[in-house]
Amino acid sequence: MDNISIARLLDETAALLEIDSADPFRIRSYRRAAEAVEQQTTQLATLVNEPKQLMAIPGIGKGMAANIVALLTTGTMPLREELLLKYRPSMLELLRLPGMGPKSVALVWSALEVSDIDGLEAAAKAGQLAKLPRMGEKFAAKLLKGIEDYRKNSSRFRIDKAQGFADTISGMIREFPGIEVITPAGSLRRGRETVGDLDLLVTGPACEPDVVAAAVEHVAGLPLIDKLLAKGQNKVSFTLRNNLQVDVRLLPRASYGAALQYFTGSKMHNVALRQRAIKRGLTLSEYALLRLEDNVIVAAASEEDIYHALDLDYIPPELRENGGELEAAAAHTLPVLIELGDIRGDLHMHTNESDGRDSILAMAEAAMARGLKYIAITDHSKALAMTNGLDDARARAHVKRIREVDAELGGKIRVLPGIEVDILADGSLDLEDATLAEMDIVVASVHTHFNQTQEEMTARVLRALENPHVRILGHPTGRKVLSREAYAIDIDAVLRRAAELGVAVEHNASPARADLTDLNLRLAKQHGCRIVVDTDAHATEELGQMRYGVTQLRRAWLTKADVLNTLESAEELLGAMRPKP
DNA sequence: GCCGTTTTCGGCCCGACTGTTTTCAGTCG
Repeated sequence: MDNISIARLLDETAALLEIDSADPFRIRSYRRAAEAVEQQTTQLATLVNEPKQLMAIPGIGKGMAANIVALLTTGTMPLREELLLKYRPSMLELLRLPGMGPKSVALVWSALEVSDIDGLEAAAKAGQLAKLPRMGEKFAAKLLKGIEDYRKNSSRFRIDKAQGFADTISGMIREFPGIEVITPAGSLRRGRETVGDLDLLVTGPACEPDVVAAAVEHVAGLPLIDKLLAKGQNKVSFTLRNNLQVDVRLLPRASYGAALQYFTGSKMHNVALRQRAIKRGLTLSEYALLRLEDNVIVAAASEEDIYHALDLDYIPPELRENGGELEAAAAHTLPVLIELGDIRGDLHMHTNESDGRDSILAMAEAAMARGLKYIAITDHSKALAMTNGLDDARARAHVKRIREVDAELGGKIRVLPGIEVDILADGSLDLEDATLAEMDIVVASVHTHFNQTQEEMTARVLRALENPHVRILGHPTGRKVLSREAYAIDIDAVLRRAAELGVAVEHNASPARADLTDLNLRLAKQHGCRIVVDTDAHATEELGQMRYGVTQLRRAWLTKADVLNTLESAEELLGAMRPKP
């Protein structure tokens, strides 16, 4: 059983405990343990005989370690089995409906024996819900709408899409006079790969308490609103036609930092931060950090003030997952995270010679405009016929043209000849070694899965790594971000071998194609892998996706020194890569 | 169920909004 599955079972147990009205703090322990397990880079399955190491994980004590061992050895645990005798697994899905919390789920179960969505829908339509305490006509109507939406679309949005909506909505809000700053908070600011809903924080003179009502009305009247969900004194919630929920909060400037900190989260980071505040005789809310004894404001206007007042270094949003960042900030050992401006080159892109849209020169000029000092042109090889992939002869001719463009540019930017070569089912490559020898950058990628098992896929990649011409392993897992598909490859084994051989591992910056998670990246660093981040651009504007890739590197706690394509020049880079045979 | 510069017991984060209410519980973030 992998860590994700363990975390899910612990989280489900927490939900069942909630329905069972268990001790809230016990519930929180299960939630916290689930989060901690999900963040581990080592598979807990390897620690089944090392309970001490399990208990070294913050949030996991004696009882939880026993639960995890039970899950790993039997596939379930006593408490979970006990709860499943009383309740139904389908009730967990009810919790995902808006307005349905654990108390309501328990109520419809005890009063109406309703345990799933179909049953709940029937009960609401039959008017049975309205008879229950604290549930009226309005609640039932809202619930039916919620069920409809849930069935239609219950997915999250990719970060680049969410960013686009944030930009559009921000532009419309900014039209109101007296609005100065709009910041997306929440998981978008933390740089998660996907975003569940959008939190926009707004401030400026129009957001001061005595005048804010007019600005609230402006937001509530935005033309792109599909359904208005809530409108309060300084908050407006609505959904767009695509069902993306947007929460807009208008805040006075004096408390903007506290609000930004609060709404950026994550939830677990905030809980830990507040506990720290209380230990210091302070209390932290979305309005301010206050001294408990006399309610004097200690910090509120900026996030930096708040962290410093809690004896912490400033913590970048990408690290705020309660994954050790508070301890590091207290000890002044937070890493100096890599930034977009540190990236000097992009080593994976396509041109119109295969399935790209633009020419070698156009890609080079666009890269130059973005301040890059070197790029590699890596078009597809012949096995990918649908991409017009190159055979040996075309690949050699392409190298010549790339070198000509490189010479034409006179050193303003270096353009390195390369290829994205396909790893065939048996692990061999689909071009001759003599062709690969002419390339500076050989990216080897798996593009088709056939019907191979994980063992076969892993063996295939491991064999490809042994080819001495391979310098970069391209999108190693083939993972799809939104569907969170299981890995087809034993990523731990692959990263280990790549590190031994000096093959760099690619993190694909494109949100659509990203295949290493932040956890994979942490694992790569642990194993001592050389890491490159590149865009896999198929058109000039896709070079801009580098920012999303860098965000993922930051979430993995990586620094400039951890990433190969921060090296200043093409010569330095090639010198740091696996030597050519 | 976890945790400890208040350490083996007694704590454990904060506030707004909604719908159903006549003062509040439940949900959400």
